[in-house]
Amino acid sequence: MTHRPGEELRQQRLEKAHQWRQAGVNPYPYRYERTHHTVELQKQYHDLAPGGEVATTVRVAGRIMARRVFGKLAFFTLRDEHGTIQLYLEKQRIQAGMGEAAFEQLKQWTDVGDFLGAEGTIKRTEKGELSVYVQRYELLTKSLLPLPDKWHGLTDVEKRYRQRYVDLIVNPDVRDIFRKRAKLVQLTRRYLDERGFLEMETPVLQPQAGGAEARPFITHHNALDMDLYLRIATELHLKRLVVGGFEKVYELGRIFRNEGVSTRHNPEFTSIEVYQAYADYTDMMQLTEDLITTVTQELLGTLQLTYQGQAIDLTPPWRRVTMVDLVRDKTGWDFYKFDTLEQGQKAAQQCGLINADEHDSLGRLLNALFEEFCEVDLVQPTFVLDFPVEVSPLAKKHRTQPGLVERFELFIAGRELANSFSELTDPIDQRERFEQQAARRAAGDLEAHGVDEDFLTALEYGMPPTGGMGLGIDRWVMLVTDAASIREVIPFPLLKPEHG
RNA sequence: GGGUCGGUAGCUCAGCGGUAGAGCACUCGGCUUUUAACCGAUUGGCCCUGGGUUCGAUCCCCAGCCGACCCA
Repeated sequence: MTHRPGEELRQQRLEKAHQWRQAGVNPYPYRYERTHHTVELQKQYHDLAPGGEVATTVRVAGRIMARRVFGKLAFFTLRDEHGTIQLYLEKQRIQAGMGEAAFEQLKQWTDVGDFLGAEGTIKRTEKGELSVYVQRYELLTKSLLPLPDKWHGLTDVEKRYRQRYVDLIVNPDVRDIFRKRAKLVQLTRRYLDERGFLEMETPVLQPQAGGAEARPFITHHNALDMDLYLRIATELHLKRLVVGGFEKVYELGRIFRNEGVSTRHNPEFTSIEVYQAYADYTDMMQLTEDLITTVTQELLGTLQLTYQGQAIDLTPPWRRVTMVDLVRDKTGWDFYKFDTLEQGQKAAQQCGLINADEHDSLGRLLNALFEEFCEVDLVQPTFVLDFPVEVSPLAKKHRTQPGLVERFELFIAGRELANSFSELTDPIDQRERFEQQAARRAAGDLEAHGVDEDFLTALEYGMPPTGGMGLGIDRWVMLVTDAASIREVIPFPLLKPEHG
């Protein structure tokens, strides 16, 4: 009956659980009253000298991470969420506290991986290890499966993601990443809350997905018998709230995009979008810079980062440069210089842009040249300003530059981290933009917007001038944790099922 | 989607056309100052899946599955 690999090891532990039961001990009890976390004890008795003892009784609980067992003495390393402490388990003392069988049961029927509660006094051993000198213990959970090698740990990336719980048990760095992630999200919320922004929750399930250029996931509502889309952005609903009179709103939440997986893309990821009435994209630049530097400083205590071996300095103010200037300086291709699309295509081709003739406007050419040649250079934080109108259907036209919109993207470490506009508030202009998108969609562009009539209606009631900004939380976490892959900062990244 | 690399014991990894290997873990014995405890003895395998080539395939070939990285 052992088709499962490792079944023998599991059976041994099942047998031990059985033995506990036979001895009248429930191997899965209900609670344990502890008096201290291990870090508290480590801190409190930091100065206790080797050999020193303190008579105070303490109770700790955690997972057994190592066992060093002798004939009449054992040392366990017990770990709770933030630290470890050694259990000093002496036969004589445990027998005195619990009875004749207790020490042998502990030796025979516990394993690395089990949860244990222990009560005892404090003692620093001769070798200098702070320990709980145990009088009584309680098995809190019998673990049935063996943990990975205590020295090499779990390194197989596939197993780490598939069984993240094991990864977390064994690899402390992984726990740190998710602590930092939680803290970053918390600090971000606090930053915005303190400045009067209201956190909103808009629909995930939508009859029509909009607010970004991306393919949505489709799902189905049975009772209503209708297809619904998972949101690809929170933008259009947050703007409806601005129409409704909320002047500062944000939403921090999950977004779903039906696209490939890579070190920078997971089909579901977390974004934050912020909207502020009576503001434009220059205000949003200020906000973005201040938000990121404030939170990062609080999180890491510094603005000097190392990301994948490159030094990154987040000290403000950050560089601001237009897309037109970047492309001209890098490639010589000057957006303002061309009279016809053909001229632009030919010049772009000469700059080395492949398939230049597939881009059907000077604006899209500009964007393509930027993405192809300029993004990778933007290691230090850089606001890239003023995007072509063709690739920015939700942004207000630039107040002075024809063909462009008031939009920026923030780049750090060669990657887009944030995206922001002076939001388009003119309903007639917005309708035209949607219709241009719809035409592209009809021509086969699956990432193009449809026309969102209800959003247009909202704009017709009137939306104040508004600045909006969206920021990729996962990429920000990658940056502050020096993670090479987005999967490292997502607890349970999407993987295909193991067998077909 | 294309390319490269990988999948062997619970974990980390060797191996090679001819009975499947190590370290750690596990099990058993010994041990009251260990912290990768130690000493001794064992146990543990659909070598990712399916086809082929071959007297014989974990190994070579083909196809697939899953993953990593790079590219689009």
